[in-house]
Amino acid sequence: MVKILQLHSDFIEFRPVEKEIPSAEKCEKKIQRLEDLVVLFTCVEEGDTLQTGREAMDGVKEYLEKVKAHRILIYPYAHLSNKLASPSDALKILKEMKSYAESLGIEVHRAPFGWCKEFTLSIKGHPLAEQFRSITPGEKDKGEIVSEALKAEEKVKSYWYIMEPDGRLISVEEYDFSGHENLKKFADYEISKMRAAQRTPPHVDLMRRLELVDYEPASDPGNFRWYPKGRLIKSLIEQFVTEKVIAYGGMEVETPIMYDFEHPSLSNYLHRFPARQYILKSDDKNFFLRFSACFGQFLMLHDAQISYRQLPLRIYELTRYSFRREKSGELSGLRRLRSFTMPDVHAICADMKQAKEEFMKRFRLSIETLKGFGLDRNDYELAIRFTKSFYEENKDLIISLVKEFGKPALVEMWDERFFYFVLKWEFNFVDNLDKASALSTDQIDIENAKRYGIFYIDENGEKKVPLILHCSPSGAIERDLYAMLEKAYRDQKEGRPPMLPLWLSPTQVRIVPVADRFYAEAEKIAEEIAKCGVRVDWDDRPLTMQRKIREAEMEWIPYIVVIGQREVESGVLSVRDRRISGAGRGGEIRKMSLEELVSEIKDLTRGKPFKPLSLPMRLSKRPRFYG
RNA sequence: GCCCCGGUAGCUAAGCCCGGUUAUAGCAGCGGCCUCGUAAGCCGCAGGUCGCGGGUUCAAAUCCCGCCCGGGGCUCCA
Repeated sequence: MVKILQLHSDFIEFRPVEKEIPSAEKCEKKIQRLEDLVVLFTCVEEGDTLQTGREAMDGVKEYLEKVKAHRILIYPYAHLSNKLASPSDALKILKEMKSYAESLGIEVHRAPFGWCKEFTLSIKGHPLAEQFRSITPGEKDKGEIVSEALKAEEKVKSYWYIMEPDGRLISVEEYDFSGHENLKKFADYEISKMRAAQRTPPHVDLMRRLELVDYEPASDPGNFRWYPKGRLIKSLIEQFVTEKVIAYGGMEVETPIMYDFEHPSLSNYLHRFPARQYILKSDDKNFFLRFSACFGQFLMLHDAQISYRQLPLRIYELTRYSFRREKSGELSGLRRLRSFTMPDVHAICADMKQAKEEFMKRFRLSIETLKGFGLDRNDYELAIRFTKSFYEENKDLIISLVKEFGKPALVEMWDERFFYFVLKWEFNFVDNLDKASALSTDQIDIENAKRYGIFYIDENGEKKVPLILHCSPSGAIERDLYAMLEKAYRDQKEGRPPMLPLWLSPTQVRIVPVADRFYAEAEKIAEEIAKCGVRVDWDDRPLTMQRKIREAEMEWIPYIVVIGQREVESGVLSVRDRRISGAGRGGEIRKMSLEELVSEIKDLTRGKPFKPLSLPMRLSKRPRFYG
């Protein structure tokens, strides 16, 4: 049967390299480029006839009408079959396909037959863009669509389970989710994909209203601008994660954000995914923007001399930025971006035993990191994915992850390995639209050390290929903020005051003078608090006190201190604590000294980084960035 | 990428279906009054390429076509 992998493409470039068979067609060894076309990787098998070829083209014609394309490239591609037709028959049929297609009014190009060729291809993203067809002699094309066949591999089968902390594995269909509603939502999202109501994600309104982050229409979609308050928060999170990873043993490095497309270690890997990078042209070279820190770190480790004594070896970079050219339709606020900041820490491990120990350490590191954002185990769900054979040999590791987590986890088991890793876990946050996204993750990679030529020398002086663990203890920083904002929104909906963790609140204390004759006193108090390393500002605008309190509440400020006659006389502060009297609760006003207030804040933010807010301390001096 | 919804002042929206004076509000901004005790004080002023480009028409925010941006869905996620 004639087999055709048909790919609706933005462009293809190909160049004949050398003849593979004596009967190869004549042609020039020049690069050819075609744009906006359907590429037909075509393979002719034993028993195919000219008629089979024509029938195949009838199917192609139909397809072209559907996707509104009119140009095709017939590209002989022997790799789709193991019972090829003879070269002379195949060539005859391919030529017939061309002339028949031309008679149907299609613009037809044909790549030379019998050559080893190289090509670069950019595939369009729509659901019909990638299809596989086979046309059996004497039978009309039934329009059979075996999508996903791009990989020329059968899609791996996934089996879904829930694993209990005691290690019991229960199939998802039979699992009783009561008491685990969030896990149910997550499992549904992963397995079936449910529809969400059509609305803007709550965190998007919040990120703008709080003047943290915003879209930047002048950039590519999914690239954001950060206002001063947002930049402060992001910077604090970055610093926090970095400190955590360094304490764990990560060596912080920095690597380039762009790489040569043709670099030998990278190219074969990349050519499998040509559509998902940003591509940058400089002179006649093509560069891609990194989508993780893997390249830079692996290239660095390739050149390093590593002894077994130094293992496990941890290397870390906070990527500002990583780039992924996600399809436009799947971008969403801070949840899915095209450029994002992600901590990426790799561990080089001597063997599986060492890898397992390291894996558990990093699992705990990730839990600790998320805790810093006020996210505990009730706020996210664990997913573990592995191959069947890995599970059978390493049940103990998988079970101890779930046990450590202390809640049932979603399990995806593959019958064979398809990716470069054998085991992967993620913490997934489920948002107010019931969408799930991964935060922390770690993987055991058994492939890339070899691909990048990373070795260590063992105790016998022999070169050994290590295992590599890939971990992001927090996931993308932007996504952490997304999770915090979505959680705050949920708090608000359920009657709790929405707020950010104290250490991340841009303003921790707001001083509100009752009238302008108390401005001097307010400023003095603000300056005293600022000296103690607390982010404080004061409201010197000509507004009523009620109005100032309202606005401070809408900014989610944790402590609001009102200064008037009473405070000046007594020296005792009246503190409106958001947790008890804020967010419309109208509760008690706390009476405390300045020292008590400062030391409470210091206690509550212990162990977390501090940075001053870069905005002026007087509100009247601040521009409004949004709204 | 495809399908659906949206884009009107800095922000949030009305007007659009059914074309016709000077495009309408609220908030924010600016000016003034008010000097206030824990979630919105009062008055005034200014503010507009109606997302961009083209077309239809005597006349377009309004109708048609193309594009850009946002949201949702499909699909995908190394």
